Amino acid sequence: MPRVVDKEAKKMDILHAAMHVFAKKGVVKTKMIDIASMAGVGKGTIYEYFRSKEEIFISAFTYFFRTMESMVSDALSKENDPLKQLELIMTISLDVFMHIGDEFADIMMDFWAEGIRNKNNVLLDAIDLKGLYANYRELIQQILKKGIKEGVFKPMDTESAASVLIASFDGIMLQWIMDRKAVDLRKIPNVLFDGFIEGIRKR
Amino acid sequence: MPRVVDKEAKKMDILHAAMHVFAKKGVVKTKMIDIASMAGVGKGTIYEYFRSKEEIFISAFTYFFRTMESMVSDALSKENDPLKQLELIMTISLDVFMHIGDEFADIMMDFWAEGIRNKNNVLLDAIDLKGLYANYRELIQQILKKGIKEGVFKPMDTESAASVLIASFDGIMLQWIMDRKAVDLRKIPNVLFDGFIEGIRKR
Amino acid sequence: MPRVVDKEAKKMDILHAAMHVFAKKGVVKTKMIDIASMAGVGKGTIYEYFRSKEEIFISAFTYFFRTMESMVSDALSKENDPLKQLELIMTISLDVFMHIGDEFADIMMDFWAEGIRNKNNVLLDAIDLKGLYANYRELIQQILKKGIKEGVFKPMDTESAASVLIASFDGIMLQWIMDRKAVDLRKIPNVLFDGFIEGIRKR
Amino acid sequence: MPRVVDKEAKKMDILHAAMHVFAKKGVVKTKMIDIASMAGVGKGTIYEYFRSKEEIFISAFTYFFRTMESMVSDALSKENDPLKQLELIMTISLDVFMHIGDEFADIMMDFWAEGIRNKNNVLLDAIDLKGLYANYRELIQQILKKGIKEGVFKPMDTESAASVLIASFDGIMLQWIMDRKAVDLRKIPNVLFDGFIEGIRKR
DNA sequence: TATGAATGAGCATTCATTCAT
DNA sequence: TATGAATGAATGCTCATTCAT
Repeated sequence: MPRVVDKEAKKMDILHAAMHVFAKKGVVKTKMIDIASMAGVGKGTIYEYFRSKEEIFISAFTYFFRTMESMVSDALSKENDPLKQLELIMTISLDVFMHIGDEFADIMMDFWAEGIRNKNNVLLDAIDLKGLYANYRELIQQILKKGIKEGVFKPMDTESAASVLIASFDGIMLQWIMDRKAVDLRKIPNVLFDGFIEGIRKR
Repeated sequence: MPRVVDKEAKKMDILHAAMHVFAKKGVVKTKMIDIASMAGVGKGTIYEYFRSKEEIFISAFTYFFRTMESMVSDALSKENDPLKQLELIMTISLDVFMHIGDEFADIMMDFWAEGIRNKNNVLLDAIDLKGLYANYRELIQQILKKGIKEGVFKPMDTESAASVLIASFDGIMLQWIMDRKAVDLRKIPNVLFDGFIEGIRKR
Repeated sequence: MPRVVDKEAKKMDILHAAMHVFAKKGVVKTKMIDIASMAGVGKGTIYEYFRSKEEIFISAFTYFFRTMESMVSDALSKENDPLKQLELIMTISLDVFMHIGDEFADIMMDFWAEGIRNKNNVLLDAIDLKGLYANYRELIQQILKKGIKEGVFKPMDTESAASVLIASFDGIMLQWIMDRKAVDLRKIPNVLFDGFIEGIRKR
Repeated sequence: MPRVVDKEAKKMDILHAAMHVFAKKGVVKTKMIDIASMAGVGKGTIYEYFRSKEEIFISAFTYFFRTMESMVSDALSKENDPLKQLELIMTISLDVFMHIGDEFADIMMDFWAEGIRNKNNVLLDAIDLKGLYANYRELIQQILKKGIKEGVFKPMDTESAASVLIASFDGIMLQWIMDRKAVDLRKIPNVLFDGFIEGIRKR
């Protein structure tokens, strides 16, 4: 079925083109014609592959987070030490961001913004940012609980701690997106560990 | 002899109405007529007080951050212990957020999004999110440095640590905005302290 | 009745202010607030003296042509020679134009444009440009006929000749309005006489 | 594979529709929807062919004067006698006007009005009425000078005379536009000649 | 009487989507 | 299947006019 492969490939081409333009101009300011030009197809052609601009956005959103999720879980499965797992999550997520960095990071804002705006929108449950974060928190909570059971971590409110860990990461991304020079992403994992894991208080 | 009006007060009324609608629908999807309805005035009246929709947005942005900044610096000036100061910043910022909470917090996403999207826009330097964050990082860095000098904190990369502290806070807000039930804001200060200050690693 | 005089005077003040602004910006681009500012009164005050912007325009129009008409007929009544009368009409009209010149001449375009646009508009018969010109042609035709009877002018199609004489004048004004430097208005009466009256053909 | 259209032809269709409406209602009062209706297309379609209402106006303006200019210069090139050339210019210009007459003549007022209103507007130099008239005056001046050299015309101030000749024509048009019945355009060339060329004074 | 605050009809323009070819 | 010509709903903003004071 070579035709099917072709269709799928072209759809991905358009999706990638869309993500490029989304990242550069923001979702709202991106026009269908921009996406068409970037993809090197006609305006009408896009509608052979996507029902609407919104569907393109949702696809981009989903694609982005699926990629990140699968990379993280792949890496985690090869490691058993809770401390190392925590470190892995941070390192890999940062890697993904730095890799797609100057290209796609800005799009995160629109993902967040739309995800939040749609948080009560049942129709757009394709953008289930809430659920995605719940999963992510659950994953980290499991690691923390395991670490506590194994005596690696102190007893703690694992739910809140998971939130804070994810928060640290998201917040760092936020600052980096705002001002690339303000944050040195390569230093962050160390700081998070020397800080969060060991504590910054002297004793 | 014409109608006597407190123009300043009415401007604030319209601004608050605008913030309500911005928070509910997002800045882009908010129409001037929505703001007018919410403020209980005619469409044209808005333009007696603001030059454009963009000016309303910038005013909202400025109003929001000025309020937060002044509350934080007021509180800090009454406290000298670096550890306490750090705690104060977190507590007060959280308070502000919880206070304006269900009302205005959602608007943060648009502030972030617009601030970021305009990061290279000289004309919109009224929205200097980059600068605001730089100030904020500097403030926290000073506290950390003072704490290190006073022997309260371990030596550390204060710049990155400041970023991470702010990040934790912003990231928590992000999760809370997405899903009010997912994060219990009242627990966060403790977790941040038991975590970040003391470290989560058992020893 | 001093109040009546006051009202009338203020109405004229506003009318003059309006004509100034009309001349400078064109009727369509002139805003009521511009007229109010120029007249040094409040926006609402204008409506105490004029029913609408349109009424101001019609008043300006009428005022302008009444002034010109009365000046011309005053002058004509003191002269009996058809040749001199023709010359007088040209000279006086030019004088009026040069006098109000840089100030009001541009407004002629709007008078013409609106007068023409309203040529089939029964309601706006206040702007009876058609009638004004018919009168004007009639006046000149009488002079020509008198001149023919007195043997000063050749026999001719006086109706068309009257049109052409008025046309020469209007057309010159048109060019002068377009480009002040392109036409030397002081030379025109001579040229019109050395030309039109005597003919440009050598013999 | 999309709809095949002669874009140039359709653009002219829209332009002609626009000129019709401009002529009937005046440029300012003409709405884009009026043009669209007259052209039998959707409002948006106009913007596929013209960038703005202003561009349509400029196109109409240019189209109109280009047509007239080329007709005049075509005719002149076939004639060498200055007297005949002068007559030709009048006759042809009148022909053009009578031809487009009831249809488009009214639009001249807006051409004049806009051309004048924009006389200091650098951006709208597409509407260089001043320049157009300068060219026209120059053309006629050359004919007059040639006529004088050849002994056909008396010595005269050729510059002013050229102005007056053009003026006669424009002014006649003006009256005709105002009141079709007031001027018999077919008689005008004769009158202009029996008058302007030979002089109306008896001797 | 004088004022300017309030108003909303009106309009140029944009752009996602449709559909004839 | 691919295209872009055609479309009109949607919206920010202007400004003549009204009217409470």
